[in-house]
Amino acid sequence: MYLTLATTAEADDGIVQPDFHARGQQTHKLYQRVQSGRHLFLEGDEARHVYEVQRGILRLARVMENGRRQIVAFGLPGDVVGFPAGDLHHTDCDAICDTVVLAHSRRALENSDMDRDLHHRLMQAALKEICAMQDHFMMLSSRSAAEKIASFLLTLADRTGQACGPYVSVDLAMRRVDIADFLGLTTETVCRTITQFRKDGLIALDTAQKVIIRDLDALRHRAEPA
Amino acid sequence: MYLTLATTAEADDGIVQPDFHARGQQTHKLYQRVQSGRHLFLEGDEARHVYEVQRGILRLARVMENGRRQIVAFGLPGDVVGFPAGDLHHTDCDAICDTVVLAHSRRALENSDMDRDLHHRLMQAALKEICAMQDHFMMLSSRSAAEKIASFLLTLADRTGQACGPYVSVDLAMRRVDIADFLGLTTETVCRTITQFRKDGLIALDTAQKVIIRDLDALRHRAEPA
DNA sequence: CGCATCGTTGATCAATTTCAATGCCGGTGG
DNA sequence: CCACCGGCATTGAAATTGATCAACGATGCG
Repeated sequence: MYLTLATTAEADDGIVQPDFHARGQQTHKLYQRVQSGRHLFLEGDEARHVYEVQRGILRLARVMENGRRQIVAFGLPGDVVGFPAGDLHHTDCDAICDTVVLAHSRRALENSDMDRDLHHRLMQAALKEICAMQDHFMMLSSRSAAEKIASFLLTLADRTGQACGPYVSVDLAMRRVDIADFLGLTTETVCRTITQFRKDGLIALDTAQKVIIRDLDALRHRAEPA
Repeated sequence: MYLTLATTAEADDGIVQPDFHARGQQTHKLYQRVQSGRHLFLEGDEARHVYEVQRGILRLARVMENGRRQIVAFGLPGDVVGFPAGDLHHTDCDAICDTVVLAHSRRALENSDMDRDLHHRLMQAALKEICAMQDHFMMLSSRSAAEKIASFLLTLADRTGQACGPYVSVDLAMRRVDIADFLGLTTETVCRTITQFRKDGLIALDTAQKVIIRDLDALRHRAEPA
């Protein structure tokens, strides 16, 4: 169905960079390359690490037996993903483009003994994640497709947008079907809505993956109910 | 719109029970009654505590300027709610029935010095919360209303259901509009779907708030896409 | 008893899903 | 070099679903 020939990232060449904490306690920072399509972990895997995204984008998804999929989050640079519940991961995680993560031992999250700063930072990241998921709820609960897509584009622009003359350029690295599964829509509806935004002059598409936001205010207006 | 004459719980008679931790460090456990309709905190309030639900049900909601509301979570007994992002609460929280919470200082969450066990327990609760929100996503992303409601009833049955002869009895303490705002539906659709389940013999309604699940397997089947 | 709030049901309508076809592009192999 | 193929994106037309608007019933409370 959405099968991306997933091979594990374990096979990748990880860049190990042992690092010594200020207090002199050794922590292991494992920089890891994840090629596009490779997965970092799958639902049910034992959670050994949490991952701080450095570059690229991760995709966190839950898949039901019947094949339906919900994108739980996109892991953008700066995000920490892979928070465990119990000992296991509860989502699949793969890279939608070449990605670099910094792997932190799960113990660093659960135990403050090793590295107090890191522990605190990871915990704050978990709390931020809760807040981000609440934002995601607001997007999902929007009644209309246009509101969802507009909100999504704005969030993405805010997180990863590049100034582009007077406009903002956004890289839509994820596939349409990913956006659809993130927002609870179908691929077709995502396409049509984006097309409509284009026809209305709110955005321009260079390629399908390259969006130029031409009228930020108008787009913000579309993100709100009529 | 959904104005429940909200008066603050601060006015309530809290039951203060100072408690001494095993290690001899003093922690303050503040048992607090929250009457139905009273709020514990509002979005934007400074987050001083996180709350462990002992009895009753809390309602966590985000409200947009335009009045639309998303129920972010229901706080059932055993849940910890009110995880802050930054220094502030990012949801409103009120009780949908008389509720008792145990308030923990936010410092207990962020700092392990005071009480290591408590700190760890609260952090695990935050991680569990992330997982629960992912479950909520699956519910929201269901394409059909029947799937959402069936999933919701099953989750509630799992958390709070009472064996009732061969059946399971569930207390739907929340209003229909709460369920609707939780699942991204309208009140009318919630009603109609529940009625349909009743007509199909999956459930029986004693009162509007009292559901008897008569055919658990059939209900599970409805929670999946056709 | 009357009012207010909540729950239920009905009819209509707009929106999205669904099904189907076509276009687009990069990669691959002859 | 070019034709073909596969995956993804886009567009069209039809069908379905849930939202909306409206009315009515039930329940609890002063």
